[in-house]
Amino acid sequence: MIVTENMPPEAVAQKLSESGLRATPQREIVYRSLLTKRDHPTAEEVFARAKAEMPTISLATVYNCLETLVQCNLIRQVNHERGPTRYCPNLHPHAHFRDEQTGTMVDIDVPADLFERLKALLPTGLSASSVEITFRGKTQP
Amino acid sequence: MIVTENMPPEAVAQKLSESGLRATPQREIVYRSLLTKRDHPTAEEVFARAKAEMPTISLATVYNCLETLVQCNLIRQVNHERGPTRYCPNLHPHAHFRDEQTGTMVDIDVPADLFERLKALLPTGLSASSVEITFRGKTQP
DNA sequence: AGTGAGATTTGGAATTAATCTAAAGTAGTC
DNA sequence: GACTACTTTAGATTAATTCCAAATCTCACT
Ligand SMILES: [Mn+2]
Ligand SMILES: [Mn+2]
Ligand SMILES: [Zn+2]
Ligand SMILES: [Zn+2]
Repeated sequence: MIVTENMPPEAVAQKLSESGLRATPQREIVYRSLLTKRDHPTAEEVFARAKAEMPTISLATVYNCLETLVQCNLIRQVNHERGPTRYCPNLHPHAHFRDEQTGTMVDIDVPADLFERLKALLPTGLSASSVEITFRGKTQP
Repeated sequence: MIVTENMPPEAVAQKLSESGLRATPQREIVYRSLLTKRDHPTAEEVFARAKAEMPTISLATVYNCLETLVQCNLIRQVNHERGPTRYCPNLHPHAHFRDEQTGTMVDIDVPADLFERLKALLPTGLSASSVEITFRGKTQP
């Protein structure tokens, strides 16, 4: 099964158990916190959102859940320079634009053929399993 | 002056003083350590190389010198996921390929028109000052 | 329903890369 | 030769993340 769309909330349980993992409340809350506000929150920001729904959740658990969801291909990690890792539930191949002033990060659609052209730049002997494209700049005032 | 080529070693002193900075032995050694072996070393690796030439140099100084050289546009920082920052003396616009097994990073030339096509993907209101392209994958065995 | 095995969560300690701090060293200027 | 600003240095500190070991939970099986 090739994932082409964000999981509907109820499919998360299935995707997890496909990987032999349990659909715990913590994992579902963490995943929903990414879906409901599709910015690219850091683990700390996810922690804050998750605590609103489950005040007893711990930061370690948020890190564990995020890692689990990444492993199951339900979400992606996004890094920019040395900033804290951010998390993205958009599974389409896409690029990121980061506003230098605010630090906010938005998705940029990239046509598949552009990804192909990029991969075609690699000399023989190198094969890419992924390509990351990140823009840095400013948003119109 | 638009920088299009790596500085020849003697031009570094000039570029530094243009910025009102001194061309110290530490700064020149750090810069040369990037030129002589054009992998993309981490600060720790630069430190090791620099110590071979100047056993008294400190890690803090290596960090300071690298930051200074970045500020002067003599070198670039390159990040990949959460790994330590790497440094690159290649000032041409280019992409990076990182071998997942070994962690080594090599430069990939990217034609200017591809960078242009990428920038053209941005919706109006967003303007990019830089674009980063990073491939992750494996090198033929 | 009760038990046991394994998975999961949790708080706190540990790690790592990088930055900060403040003292000591250097170099160009008067 | 003293003044000054710049630079280097060792060590302390920070920030994000990972590790750890104990507590909790879940599920399968009796
Ligand atoms: Mn979609
Ligand atoms: Mn060249
Ligand atoms: Zn995204
Ligand atoms: Zn490079």
